Amino acid sequence: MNAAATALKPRKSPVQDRSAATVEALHAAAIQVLIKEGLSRCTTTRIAGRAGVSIGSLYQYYPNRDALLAAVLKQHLDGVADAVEGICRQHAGAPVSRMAARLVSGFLAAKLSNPVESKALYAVAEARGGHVLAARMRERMVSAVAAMLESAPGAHFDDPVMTATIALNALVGPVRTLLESRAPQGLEARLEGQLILLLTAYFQAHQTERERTA
Amino acid sequence: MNAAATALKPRKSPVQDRSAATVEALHAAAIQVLIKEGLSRCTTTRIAGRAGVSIGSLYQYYPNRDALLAAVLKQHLDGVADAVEGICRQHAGAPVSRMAARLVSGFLAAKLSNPVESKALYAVAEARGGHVLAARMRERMVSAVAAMLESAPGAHFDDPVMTATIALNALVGPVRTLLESRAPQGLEARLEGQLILLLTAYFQAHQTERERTA
Amino acid sequence: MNAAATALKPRKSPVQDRSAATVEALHAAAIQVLIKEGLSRCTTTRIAGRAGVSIGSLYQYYPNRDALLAAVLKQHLDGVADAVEGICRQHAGAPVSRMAARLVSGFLAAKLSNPVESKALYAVAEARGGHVLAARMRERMVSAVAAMLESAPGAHFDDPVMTATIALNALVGPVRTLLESRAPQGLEARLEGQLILLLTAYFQAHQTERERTA
Amino acid sequence: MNAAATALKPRKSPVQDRSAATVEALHAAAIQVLIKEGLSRCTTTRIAGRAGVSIGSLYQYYPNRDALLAAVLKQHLDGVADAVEGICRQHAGAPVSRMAARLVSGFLAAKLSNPVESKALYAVAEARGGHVLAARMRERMVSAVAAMLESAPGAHFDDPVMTATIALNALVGPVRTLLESRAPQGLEARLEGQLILLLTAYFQAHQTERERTA
DNA sequence: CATGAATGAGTCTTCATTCAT
DNA sequence: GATGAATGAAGACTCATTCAT
Repeated sequence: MNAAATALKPRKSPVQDRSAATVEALHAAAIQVLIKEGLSRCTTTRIAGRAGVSIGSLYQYYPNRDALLAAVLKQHLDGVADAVEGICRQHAGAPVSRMAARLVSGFLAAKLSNPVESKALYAVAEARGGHVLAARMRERMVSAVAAMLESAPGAHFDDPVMTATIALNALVGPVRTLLESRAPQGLEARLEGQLILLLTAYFQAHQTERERTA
Repeated sequence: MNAAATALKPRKSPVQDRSAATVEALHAAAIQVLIKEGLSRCTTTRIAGRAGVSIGSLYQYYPNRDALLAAVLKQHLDGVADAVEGICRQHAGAPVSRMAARLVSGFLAAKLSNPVESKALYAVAEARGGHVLAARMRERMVSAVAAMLESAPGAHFDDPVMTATIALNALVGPVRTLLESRAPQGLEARLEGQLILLLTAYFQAHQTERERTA
Repeated sequence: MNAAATALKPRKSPVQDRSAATVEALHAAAIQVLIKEGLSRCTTTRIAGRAGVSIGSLYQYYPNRDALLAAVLKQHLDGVADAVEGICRQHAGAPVSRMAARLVSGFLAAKLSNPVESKALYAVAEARGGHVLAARMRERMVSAVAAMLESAPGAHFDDPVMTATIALNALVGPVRTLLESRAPQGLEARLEGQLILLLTAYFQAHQTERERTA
Repeated sequence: MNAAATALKPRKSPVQDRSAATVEALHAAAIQVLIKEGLSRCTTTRIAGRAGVSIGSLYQYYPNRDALLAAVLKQHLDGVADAVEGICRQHAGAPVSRMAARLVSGFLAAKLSNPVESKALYAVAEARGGHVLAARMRERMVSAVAAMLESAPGAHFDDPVMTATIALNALVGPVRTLLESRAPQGLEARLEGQLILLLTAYFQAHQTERERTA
């Protein structure tokens, strides 16, 4: 593990009970401050203050501000990736149209379950440490989706990883726009349907001839 | 125009040549500093220094740092939106497959012509002023694409704005991932083809029955 | 004993074995941290950590950080002073040239036996408590050397304390420069001979007429 | 010039008049704070405060606290080295006894002209950047003294640099002890005479046979 | 108009020390 | 006695912005 990676690791794991509480409070506070004040005003002082914890305690658990934000982001991204992986596992062998539908609705559900948090974390993902985490999560999800695609009956994907990458990122764009909520009104309502349509069409373009004419 | 909006407007128009040159130098310098140092170290002092201009002069042209960054972002986004609008105008009445192909290649060309700049500006777009500009640009492009779609022969779009929104944002995701260059190797090479496939499939899913069976 | 002096005393005497071991571990750890990190980063946390002792325990034995460092310094200085005193006792009545030679080699041996430690402790000696300790040790050594000088046959010292002070401090300067290791290459090798020459010449300048012409 | 060296260089040279005043005020303030509070309490805030200057201004001229202290130390050391060099130049060709006398009195005059400042700066010299400066100054002085020694009539020095190093450092020790003023009372009064005796004896130990018996 | 010196609020971070468990 | 979580004062340093020259 190189120095840069180490710098973002949490400093110590809570062994006593109150430690765990402190860490939890810090996480929650970080998200709240992020939402309320934005990344640039999401300072260690404010986070500690809102968590009802001294600034020193914050630094007992995280070596620096970025490490704390990275931890928060990681938690969020892990949740999303877990959801996607679960879906992919469940729908191995399903027809591509079902795959598309479940993938879309699962991803949306994960991202939109706490839209304010999701939105706020985009800023964190843009910071130096964030890119790495986001990339890592995308890798996990791409692998899962690619594996699912390969199991699809009547479809052949020359390069399932590529297809999965495109499909996943094609979801990310619209969702992000929606969350940043400058989206045209009504987008949310019909988003799911349209994204299912998008992915279904994309996946079916890979179907074998026999399947397509059936 | 409210106060917030006013605050981001450049202070005076470059009526004189010298002014125009200074503004241009500041823009270029801002991008360079942004690329080299990142948003948080992209300070007014550094920008002015690299532009060969005094700090005082910088503030002659922009009321504050955010206004300068917003102007730089706007320039970039306008370029992309112009490109997309041009393409949409040129391909009115074309078959949807051609529309998809041209839209993708035009958007990619605009974004990837200077990938380092494009990438660096994502950070600016994430800042408070940036969202507004990005949303405005997306609106322009969505309108253009929607108009183009409506002119497509043999296809009917119930809600062309929605379709355009989805299509455009479906491009944005993969391109962003590519630019943030945590993309799997080989993505770039095959990206264009895959995105054309994606949009073509999506657009064709809206074709009228007659066209589809033809 | 005034308050300041009290503050630097160890808190309790190591009557039990465990205590003695802990104190010893703390001393050793303090020196290691001092060497590795420098005085400003020689913190109580780090010392305790390296000693394998909890912070709380450290404060069982020392009322504050300075007291610990002072104890460490004192141990070192006592060692040097003991060595010098021993030599002075052994060479009472010897000719001044022998006194000079033994004094130099004894002092060098004491200081250079662990040069890294000696060097690191200069920083501690520079801190507020350190001056007092260093002065006290110098006094001890000066007394011993002065007594030795008075016993020299064929030499008369009007003010043996003064002579001893000069002689001792004349050793301290070159040794310090050597330890701070910015010394010109080759200094170390020939240092002992030169210092013996220096002190011998100085002592012999005090010889009685009879002895000198002999 | 490596990074470490750069880090201690002043940031910019004052071009306007008030700049020069600011820098001068900072130097003076640094010395005063150092004397009054000691190195560990000689903080940027306190220095700026005493200089009647904002903290920001301090950082316009020095990249960090150590650079400021290094500049102050350098000024002091340069003064001493200049004095010694001057003396060495003036007494080329003089008898070694005169060399010893002038060297001692010149060095003492330089160091004791502002004893409080001299004393306070020992702490700075102990800090990381200080060692380098002190070593550099010692080199300058050693070269000058060595050159002077080589010009002495009737004396031959096999290794004048070594002799100069020993001689100079033999002065440094007692002077330091005196300045740290834990020296036995009366030391100051008779110090000069004793140091002259010390160096004279040392230098004369190198005299050629003919000269010594003359 | 241009310049760049000065400002000082606001950041991050460290560390000696305490005290509940 | 031992532990280590919590504390918060204090330090170094940055940077947008102003304004006298």
